[in-house]
Amino acid sequence: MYEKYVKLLKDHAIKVTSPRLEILKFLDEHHTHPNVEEIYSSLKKKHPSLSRTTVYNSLEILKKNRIVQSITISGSELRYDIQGGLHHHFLCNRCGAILDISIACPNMDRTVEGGHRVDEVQGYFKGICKNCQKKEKGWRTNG
Amino acid sequence: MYEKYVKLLKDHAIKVTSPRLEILKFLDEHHTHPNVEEIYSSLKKKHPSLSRTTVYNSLEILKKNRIVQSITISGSELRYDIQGGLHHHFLCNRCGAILDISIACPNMDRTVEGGHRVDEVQGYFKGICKNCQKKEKGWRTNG
DNA sequence: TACCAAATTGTAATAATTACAAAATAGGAT
DNA sequence: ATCCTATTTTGTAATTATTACAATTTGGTA
Ligand SMILES: [Mn+2]
Ligand SMILES: [Mn+2]
Ligand SMILES: [Zn+2]
Ligand SMILES: [Zn+2]
Repeated sequence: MYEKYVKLLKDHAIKVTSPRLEILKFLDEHHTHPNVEEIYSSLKKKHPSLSRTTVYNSLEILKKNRIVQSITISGSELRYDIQGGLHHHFLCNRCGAILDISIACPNMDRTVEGGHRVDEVQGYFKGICKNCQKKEKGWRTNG
Repeated sequence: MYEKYVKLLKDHAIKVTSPRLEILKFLDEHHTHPNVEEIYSSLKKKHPSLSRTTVYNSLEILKKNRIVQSITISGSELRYDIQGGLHHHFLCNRCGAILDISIACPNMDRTVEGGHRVDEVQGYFKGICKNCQKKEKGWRTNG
């Protein structure tokens, strides 16, 4: 059940703890780019002793080890992503969803730019998602 | 002195007020992508009656009118930019500077992506800036 | 010049994150 | 298997950015 997450932590020489395993599993099973509160309140149900601070701490160490990445697209809170390769993100200003955008981008894997050493690249799009546009138009397809 | 900012506001049918003019001037003269606190504390010196809330409100209406844009690169606070064309940004994790990056990007002026309507595109790079790398190496040029 | 919708101001409330110290525990040594 | 200790977890308090709100002021217009 948790073997792959145990391995992931061991491979990075990070201590294997329940909160870390649970957080990894949650992110692996919810590709919705959740915020800390969403992760915390969801895990809290099955693990009542979990502390919010632990979620912050755990995500921080996972981030340092590049197992997860944080997304600053919303501007008010960090969103987390268990990363599967470089990709861009879209934030819907109507429903709040954050969606993965997989498009070619020559700057995505850049390691140096203008003489600066680049460790991280983030590409953000914001607007109204396909789904919200449909709703807006009342689902009409003709007329 | 303030004519161009007056015109800018009038062109957008926004009321011309002192705080708005001062904020525009400040952003025009400081391309450092300041946060609200920096704008507020700087303007407060010459305009003691200025309220922090007014800075928030003013930036909000300027943003709605696309006169300024907010940058979410830091993750902890919004940074503001009086925009001169689309460009990317670089955040130095050492000195905190946010620098303009002008590189070609096929996605920068995208208006639709994956069926989603795109209103805004942000490209962020994070790492260590050229300057901080020099300092790190102790300015040595030989040996 | 008088009016009023909109803007400004100050303060209080909220939300996200960080600081910190005490208790618990993972993993290596015995 | 037990012990040891550095690391982690936990709970609470503090901090920081932002928003809510009501009273006051003011820009633009008649
Ligand atoms: Mn993603
Ligand atoms: Mn800029
Ligand atoms: Zn949507
Ligand atoms: Zn720097």
